[in-house]
Amino acid sequence: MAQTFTMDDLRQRLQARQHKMTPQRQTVLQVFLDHPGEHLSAEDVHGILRQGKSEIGLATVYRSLELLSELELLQKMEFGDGCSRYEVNTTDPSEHHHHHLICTTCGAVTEFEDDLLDDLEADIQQKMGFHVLNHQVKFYGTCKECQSKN
Amino acid sequence: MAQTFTMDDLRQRLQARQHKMTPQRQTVLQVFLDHPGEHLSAEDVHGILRQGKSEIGLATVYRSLELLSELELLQKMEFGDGCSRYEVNTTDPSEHHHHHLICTTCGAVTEFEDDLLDDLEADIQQKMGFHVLNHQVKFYGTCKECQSKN
DNA sequence: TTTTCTGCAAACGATTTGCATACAC
DNA sequence: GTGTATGCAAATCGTTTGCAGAAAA
Repeated sequence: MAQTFTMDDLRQRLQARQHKMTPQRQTVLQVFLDHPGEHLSAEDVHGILRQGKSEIGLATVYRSLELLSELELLQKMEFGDGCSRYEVNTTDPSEHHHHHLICTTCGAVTEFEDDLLDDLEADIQQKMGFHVLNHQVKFYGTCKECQSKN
Repeated sequence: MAQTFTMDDLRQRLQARQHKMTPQRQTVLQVFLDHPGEHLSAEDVHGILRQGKSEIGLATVYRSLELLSELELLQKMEFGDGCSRYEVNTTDPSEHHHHHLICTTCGAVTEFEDDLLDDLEADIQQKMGFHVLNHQVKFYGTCKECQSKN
């Protein structure tokens, strides 16, 4: 089951670092809880919050995204479209290994679950003495839809 | 054996797209041939060329890097340090699968050869109907040296 | 009441672009 | 000659920062 974070997780992690719980930080996290599986940029989040009634400064969005990433509630990633994007850092270990399939024709980003990389990480540990904490895997190619259009 | 590109490959691929062979494009490619295994940014390339006798504008470096990537002589990548980096797109299939190990402590980027991903790509093709053309794999963690320092 | 946070606007750094000139073909 | 490429400087765009006022603890 996809299990995710609560505002209480946020509160606890903020306290542990002597940061304050603020409405802005809560609403930024909430945006991600409301948009599972999406890869939102700072501008995206800002736009979504503005469309709702929440007033928030863009700089605050940037600062919140960075903080939430440090608290490991979000994960930062780059898809090469010129801006950083974020997604909820799921707490479910079975979802740990989801990779991104990026269609170079239409730009769609979909996900793919896999656990093959556990072996690979063990291999890296053994051969290189490198301790893997996290990884990012991106496959570039052509999605089903774009293939059938040609 | 690591086999790489020649200036003749460059000439051919430029002609195929009705682009012109210029000294600037040659020297940019040459920088990468002279620095195998490095991940150079536009500023890096510009600096290296300036240190040699070659005068070249930074904008031209950017334009050349993009063109060389389109010609699949270079590969563009992001390591999250705020700028795009490039490396030679080796022609050797056995080197196709080299992943990047990024130490989050000292920032060192090393490489790791592997062919496990062939299976994974086949799996993606079959289950998702997504045709994989390329991939980028980054492992974040702590390198051997940084581990022993703690 | 003390410290951290927010919002704004200005600063920033990487990358792109417009345009006149120079060069490859 | 013709069309593409270059170099420069200005423009752009995502992101960061300084600072005064606002809010959490």
